[in-house]
Amino acid sequence: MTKNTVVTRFPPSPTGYLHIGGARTALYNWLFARQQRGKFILRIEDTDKERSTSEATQAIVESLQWLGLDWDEGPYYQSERYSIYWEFIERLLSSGKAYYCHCTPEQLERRRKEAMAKGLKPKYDGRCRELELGPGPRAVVRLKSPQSGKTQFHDLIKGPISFNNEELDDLVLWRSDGSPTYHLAVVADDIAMGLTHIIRGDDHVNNTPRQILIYGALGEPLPLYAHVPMILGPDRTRLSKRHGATSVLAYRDLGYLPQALLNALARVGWSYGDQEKFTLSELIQKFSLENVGKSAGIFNRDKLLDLNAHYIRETGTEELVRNLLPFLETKGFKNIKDEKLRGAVETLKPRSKTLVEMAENARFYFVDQITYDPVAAKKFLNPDALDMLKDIRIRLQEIRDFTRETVEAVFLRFIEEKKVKLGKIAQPLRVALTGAGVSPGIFEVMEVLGRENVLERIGKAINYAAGSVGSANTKSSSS
RNA sequence: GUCCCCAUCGUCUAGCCAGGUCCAGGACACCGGCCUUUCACGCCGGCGACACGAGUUCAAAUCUCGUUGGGGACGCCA
Repeated sequence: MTKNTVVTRFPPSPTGYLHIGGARTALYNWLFARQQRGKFILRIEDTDKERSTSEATQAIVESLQWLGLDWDEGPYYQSERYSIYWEFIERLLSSGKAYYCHCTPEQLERRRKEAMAKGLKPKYDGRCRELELGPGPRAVVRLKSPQSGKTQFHDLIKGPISFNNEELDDLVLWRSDGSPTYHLAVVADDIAMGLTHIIRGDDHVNNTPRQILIYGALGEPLPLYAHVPMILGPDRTRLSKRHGATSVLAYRDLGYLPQALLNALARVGWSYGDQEKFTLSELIQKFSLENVGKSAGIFNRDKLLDLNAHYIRETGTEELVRNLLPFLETKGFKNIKDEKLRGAVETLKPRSKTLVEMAENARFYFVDQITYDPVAAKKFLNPDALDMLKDIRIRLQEIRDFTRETVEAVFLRFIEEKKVKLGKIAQPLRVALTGAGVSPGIFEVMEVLGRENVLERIGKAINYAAGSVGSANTKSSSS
């Protein structure tokens, strides 16, 4: 591998599920690595023992896998790499770029509050900086950072960004409990793993100068930075549980296709002219940091829904059936014949926005007893329709090869003879066969249902219509 | 409070770097219409934005400054 090879990473901290903001960051890193034929690394930043859980790690991994964002290395766990980080601390300590500090958290907290009260920036006052203290039971290691001058960098997305070093304080690198802090671990790993591009949320821009200072103290070359604007909730605040479905897995369970989520996520913050729909390979081909915008965005759920409907229409029937199966199972539909399943999916494809919706709308195909929608039944399964239903049933009975085409032919002849519009017979039949006034095309429905089932359901509808002559009660049989 | 970042339709955005071709284009949503066996798809049309104020210029959505608004960061969290 040459030294020009691009290396990116996604470094979640396993303190919760993967939300769409994190997923987009992962996506951008992944896209960039794939496009540049580089490496994409997954690294779990679990240095916070208190809050890290293996469940969260699992959820994150599962989310990435579902999305199809595969990694070339990892997952690395920072909790297993403390010896590496300590080596970096030793380098810093021996070169005088870091020092031991004996201030307690309580003291620091008090000073922070005092500073805030005075309207000052709440930062460490550097009181142990020149004391040359040694290790101690409650000691931490701090970076001795410059107290004047500027730290600046050129962000690939935001352009030049500069901070006065007075704003920065001597951050803790090593905790009193013997663990590294985020800043140290990130820099150490990014160096050790050969990162070339740091693509992350712009909530990290304030961290960047601190990390640059660590690189400087270590004498290591800097990676390139690209800070992606955040995805905000509809109320324009940081994404959180309050905003409803934000986790990747939630979208999976809601019946979204990974491709739809990926497409939608890619387009928040990034654009390629007026193009809205992208296949995965187009995304890899066309993605660029240059076309990532600077301002925060809100995730547009309506757009995701539209995209999902689009990808459902585009996806091959076989694949769609596979994806739909779990949703059918949760509704209690199992062991359905392949052919019927395929047929059903085929008819539902152009009119389903999610897999959940598709499974729901497929119900009438698979239940033994359909339920009549009261309004539709009252409107169409009435005495007016009775004769037509009887007539058409007889005609359908005579078809040997029961297909969409043969069925349609029967109907065309029927309306011609009776001089009625197709809707006149189609609607009662729709209710008879599906229970509702809304459904896929009635001929395709009949083909999928099959001759026997069709005749049976029409028979029941005839009885129902006949029975409703005197009373308008809409008894419904359960499924 | 201090620092950093951002600012085009309700939302995602194109245009901005290289000022005129923009009384600002696309997408989603919404509203009409067409197609039609219902629904959906599809097609056609409509609604709808350059945050504000100065400056530079023959000319500013585009460049500069300021104001306002929003977000983020200020931890022995990441």
